[in-house]
This record gives sequence, C-alpha cells and structure tokens, in this order.
Amino acid sequence: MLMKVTRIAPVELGACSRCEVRAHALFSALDARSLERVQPAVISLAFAPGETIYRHGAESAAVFTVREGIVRFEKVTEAGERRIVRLAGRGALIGQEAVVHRPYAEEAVACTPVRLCRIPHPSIADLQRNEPSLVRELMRRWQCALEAAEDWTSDLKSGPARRRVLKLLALVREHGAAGEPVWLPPRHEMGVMLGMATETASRIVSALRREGVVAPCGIERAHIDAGLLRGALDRLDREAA
Amino acid sequence: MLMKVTRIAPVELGACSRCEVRAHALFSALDARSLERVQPAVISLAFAPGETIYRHGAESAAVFTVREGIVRFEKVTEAGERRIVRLAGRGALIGQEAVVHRPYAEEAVACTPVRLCRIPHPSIADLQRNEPSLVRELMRRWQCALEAAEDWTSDLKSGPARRRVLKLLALVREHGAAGEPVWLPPRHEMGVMLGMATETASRIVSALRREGVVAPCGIERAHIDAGLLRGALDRLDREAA
DNA sequence: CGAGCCGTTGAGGGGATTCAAGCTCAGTGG
DNA sequence: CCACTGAGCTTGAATCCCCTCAACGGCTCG
Repeated sequence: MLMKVTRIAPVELGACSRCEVRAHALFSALDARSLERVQPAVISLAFAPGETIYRHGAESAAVFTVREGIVRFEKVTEAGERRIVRLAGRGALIGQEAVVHRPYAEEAVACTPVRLCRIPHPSIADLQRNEPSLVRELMRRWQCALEAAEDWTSDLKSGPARRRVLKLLALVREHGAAGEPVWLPPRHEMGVMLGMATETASRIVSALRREGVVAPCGIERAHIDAGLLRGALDRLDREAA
Repeated sequence: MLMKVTRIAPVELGACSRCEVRAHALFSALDARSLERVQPAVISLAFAPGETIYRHGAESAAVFTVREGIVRFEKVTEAGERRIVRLAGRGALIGQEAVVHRPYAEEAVACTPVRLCRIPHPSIADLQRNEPSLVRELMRRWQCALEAAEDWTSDLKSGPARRRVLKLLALVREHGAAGEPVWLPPRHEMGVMLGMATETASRIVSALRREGVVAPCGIERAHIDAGLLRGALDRLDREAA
C-alpha cells in the first residue's frame, strides 16, 4: 500500500433517504422519521483494494452496509494459510457480529474499491428497540449471509478445478453491474478462494479466455460471456452425471 | 429404511422448563410465563439415522431445537452430486428460515438418532413480538450457524485429505459427550462431507486407527484419543508452515 | 533501465481418484 | 446350521488431475 486511501465523511442530512442502495439495504425497512434519527451517527467510508475493513477477533463496534464494491472474508488457519470463506457485494450487510456483541469472526478486506456506510452499535441498539421491522430485516440478512457461506462451500470448494473457476466467474458476475466489466481476481487470489495453486487458476483462466468465456480488459477487469459461461457449466454437469 | 421410526409426542406441561438442553437452547431466554404460553404448541420429534427432517425448497413452517443427536445439511448440485455444507448438534437451532418466511435452504438429515423440539411459526412470531430477549437469542444462533458454515469451508473443504479427516474427527468429538464414544460417519458419508473419494477416507481412517487416534467400537461409533488427535494436527500444521 | 510483481506456460512429481478384488459381518432363507 | 447374499470397509495397482518447481515475457514504477 503506497498511500492511505481510506476516505471518511459524515453522511449529510437526508443522504440516507437518497442512498443508491437503500431499496436493497438494511435501512429499506425504516421510515423517514427513524432514518433522520440515526443518520447523524452514520458515516461513509471508502477503502482501496486490499485494505482491511475490520480484523478477526476485534471487538465489534459497528455494522456496515456495502454501497459499492466487493468485500472478501478471510480466516487464517493454524498452519498460517489464508482461507477465503465468502464474498459480500452491493447491498450486503457486513459485521453483523456487532448486533450480538461478539468479536468479528473473520477479517473483512476490500477486493475492489469499496464504499460503505458505518452504523455504530448504539444506533443499531436504538433501532432494535424501536423498529421491529428493522429486526426482521436484520434476520433476513443473516440468513442471506448463511446461504452465501453454504453456497461457497458447495460451489467453490468442491468439484474439479475448472468447474470451481467457472462458478467463481458466475459469482463475480452476479456482484457486478450488467454490461459493465466485472472484477476478475488476480490469479493468486483465485487460488486462495478456490483452494488451488496460482498456476492452476492461471491455466484455467487462460483456457477460458481462448474459449471466449472471459475477455480480460484492464487491470483485474474482464467481460464475461454469460451464454458461453452457462454452456461450459452445463457441459461439465452433463458429462459428470 | 425398514420401518418408519419417527416418533411424535406432544410436550407435556412444564417439560420445557425441565428440558435437558434448555440452558443452551433458544428458550433459555424465556421466563416461566412465556414458556408456559408457547409450550402447548411445541411437539417433540424423533428421527432415525438417515431420515429427513425437512427438504430443500419446502415451505418453512417451524424451527427446531436439537435436543440430541447430529444433523447434517445437504445440497444437491446441478450435476446431481450431494454436498454436505454443515452439521448441527445438541442445543443448535435449525430451520431458522421459518423465522423470516423463506423456504428451507437445504435438506436436513439425521446422522445419528435425533430428538428435537418443533416450534411452529405462529409461536415464534408471538414471542418475537413480546419477548425481545428471544429475538436477541435468535440472532446469536444465526451468527453461530454462519460461523459454523464458514468453519466448514476453511477446515473441512481445504487442505490435504489427512488434515480434513482429522478436523472432522475433532468436530464430531465436540458434538459428542465427553468420555462417550463419538459418531464415526460411514466412509462414504465422510467422502461427501470432505469432498474426497470413499476409498481415500477409508485409507486415512485406517491409518489413524493404526496410529491410535481413533478406535472404532460398534457401528458408526469410535473412541477418539484427544491428545493424539491434537498431536497429529499440530504436526501437520508445523510442517506446512 | 533494472527491479519486481504478475501472468503464462512447460516439465516432472505426488497425492488423490478410479478400477478392482478380497474381506467382514448382518440378515435371509434353504 | 450354514451357505447365500449384499452392503460397507479395506487394500492394491494404475491412472490422472493438480501441485511444485522453473523459466520467460509483459508491465509498472522507482
């Protein structure tokens, strides 16, 4: 990291109600009045790729809504190896540990430029008491995180290497905006996410490039041909069965 | 399945307050009065190994507290392969999807003889309105499930086969009572859980038996030497680093 | 322009899979 | 009583997928 890129800004009055992800985010459950009450405590943060949002084991003092970008969750094994267990994208809630007063379970790191809103614990506690609809929204998000973690296990950590890479491409595509080029992780990161060697990831991505499934454009960016991607996956699934 | 073994029984008056897992279960948050109100709707269920508790995609009408036994969560891939994504043991809450009105995300199957309490959705909704402490307890359990799923990814689906088997043994040991023989999954189930061939699982378990780490006793049961288990894991971790 | 990082590709080796054959053991029926 | 059967466990041998080691080219950046 050459320079400190985290930017911090208070959220100006009325900003939450105009938020670009509000419809899909935690605060979608709140009415204008509640929104106004908690907003002063909410601040906006920005992280550059590779920056840590919070650390494993740290006391959790806030939850965050992801407004833009992709966040990865990392653990470190007893042997000292990094393991990525999940991704979170736009609209996701991260750091829910703070709601139940538990230390953060893993490290959250920005994969792409990330913008998020930090909601401090007192505000969450306040809303929990006075806004039952927010509680329901909180639980929905917990369930989403759980299903994402389980999908990660079954899609990205099982099966032959080629299928795992294809599944990863499908996932980053979902996290990106339609039409826009999506985030294509560096090969070494792919390796950590999928539990394979950097070279294996590179070989497979190269093959997929030749097949026209991915078309890298710029740094860590690529266009993905959704049709070819589906086709490649279907073919694998068919011959496996 | 030779016979239908599911047993159903209403929970008699006052039973919940005497429940053997209550201190660690969802209802630990409730006082005697609330307990009395919801108890009539709670029923006790029993499942034999291999029986399905609920199915993937089914409309969720109840949550369950595991009073005894081990439950596994299965998904099926597009290629038709089974994938196990998590275990739940005594004291765990399963089927939380019902709290947020979502269909069950995966299939829940009994690994060992399982006894659980079924709490129907209306009761949960009632308590949610009137017992804030239960809401907090619900969220704590969601976080536990999330961390269990993430641990599954990093411990049981990554790294060399031998380490994954050792980690699985450590996990089933946690789920069992101290001193008692623990559940030792059939080799084929181990393969599905750990993403390896049945024969590989068998070879590794055989080796661990020769090393004295596991001592099978009876059908799907074994004693585990905690010290040797730790030692074997530490040795792997040390030479990996 | 050299240093360093990243991506790519090749060659070789190793861990896990696949194929296959025995083995034990419980249940079944002659 | 015991062969018969089938399912699960174990072990061997051959194969293959993926890892490791290594070299090289492109790129950015000091």
